[in-house]
Amino acid sequence: MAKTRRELAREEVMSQILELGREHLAVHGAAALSLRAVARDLGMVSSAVYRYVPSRDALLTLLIVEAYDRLGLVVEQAEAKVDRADLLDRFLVTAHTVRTWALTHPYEYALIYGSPVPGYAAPESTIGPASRVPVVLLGILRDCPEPALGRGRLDPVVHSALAPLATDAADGIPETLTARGLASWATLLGSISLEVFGHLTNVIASGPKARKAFFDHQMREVALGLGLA
Amino acid sequence: MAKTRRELAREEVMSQILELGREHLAVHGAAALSLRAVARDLGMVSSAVYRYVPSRDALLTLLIVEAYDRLGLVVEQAEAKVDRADLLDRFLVTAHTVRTWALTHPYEYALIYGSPVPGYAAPESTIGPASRVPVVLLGILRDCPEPALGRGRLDPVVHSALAPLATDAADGIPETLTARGLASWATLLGSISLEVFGHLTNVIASGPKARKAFFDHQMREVALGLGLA
DNA sequence: CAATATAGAGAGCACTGCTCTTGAAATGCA
DNA sequence: TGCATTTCAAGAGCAGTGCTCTCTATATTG
Repeated sequence: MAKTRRELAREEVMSQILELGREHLAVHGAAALSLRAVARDLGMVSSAVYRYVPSRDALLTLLIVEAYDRLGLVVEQAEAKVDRADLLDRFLVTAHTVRTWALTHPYEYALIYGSPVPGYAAPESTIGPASRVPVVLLGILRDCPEPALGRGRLDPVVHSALAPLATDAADGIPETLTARGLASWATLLGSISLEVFGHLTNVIASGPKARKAFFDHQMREVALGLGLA
Repeated sequence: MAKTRRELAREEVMSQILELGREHLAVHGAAALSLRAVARDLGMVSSAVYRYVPSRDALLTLLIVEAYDRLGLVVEQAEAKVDRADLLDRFLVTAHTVRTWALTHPYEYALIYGSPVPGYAAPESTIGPASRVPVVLLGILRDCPEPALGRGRLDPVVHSALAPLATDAADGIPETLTARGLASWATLLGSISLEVFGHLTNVIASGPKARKAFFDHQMREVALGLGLA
């Protein structure tokens, strides 16, 4: 599989484009991401980068995938280090890892969990990376010893609404628990979004310690509702 | 208080700018909101609108305030119609009203609860309108007959983290309940954001009926956790 | 070596936010 | 009422954007 000199150069330039794009995104935000600016930083003329990336939105999509993957990776690694039997800690570590990543990469977080980009249409390529964190959470639920919670039945309409998840990624998990897991995911993202997007001003004390302690408290309550204790 | 002809004209033009801005926002999204475009629709040259609005971001801020106010109004009106003693229904009506508004005004919703606009710094003028919905929710909590939940004590760090809210808008509500209320708010916004921003694909069946039923189920569980039953 | 495919440069179009200047109209004051 | 002042809208212009097209130098392939 000898790569020609041109192919190597192409890969090199491509990864530079992604790297510079990620930097611009991290520093100035998605709205300010300019193909011409990355071209300048690359020492290229703007029209040349169109040989590599078909449009600005396409570059943004690549960066979305990258963001999902980076977040997914750090979460997977952090959660894997926890004792498998300690369900509570597995959940808390997962939650805190997502939050910490969001606070240190606010623009990347906004890109994937905030408002979708204007001409957005989440392409196939994002669904895999996007589900890495949810998969970790479902893994925790799967290890639950099926307590009191597991036995209930869902309303038929709710049951069939949940079918796509229940028959796929959440296979083998009691559906009442799956539903609660989804609510927990909403609480997790909602809490982080409130904080990252500035909706906790005059609500929660602004110090990092206070913010973290409050988030921890919220997540412990969520874990309690999930039966992880 | 006789208004001069010029003052009247100014108010008229100003409200037209807001109206057209809101339309553009609703149709094409915040990223596509262009001062020049609203100037065109207004039959004006672009530089003329700068007599009324200092910048594009300023117009966006005005639209943010308007969006908060419109959402706040419909929620207040809907919740006010419910029997005061029926706490569960007051909560459910509030939640569903927010969700319905978000689904029918996705760009406005994204503007206020999605990623903040690039050069954003929530000005004083937004904090009042932004708190209308939370105030409605706190009103429901305030009418709770203080069940088992109300008596607990919070960890000191969590207690002081919660101080800004607890000593102001949530005055008179047991702090454990206030904390859970905030988590409920996060779940509410998180669930709606997941749906509006397209994160429920392949998770919850895509029909409006299924989506609504699932949201209703989630909110009933939240209400249960809040002790509204 | 010759034919082809590709990378990059350059010019150009239509659009954006925003500033500055210029002429016209409405206003306040004597 | 008549005049000075304030305000409005228009026009031109600057710097930036996404994107397309053409052209040349180079790398690859037959």
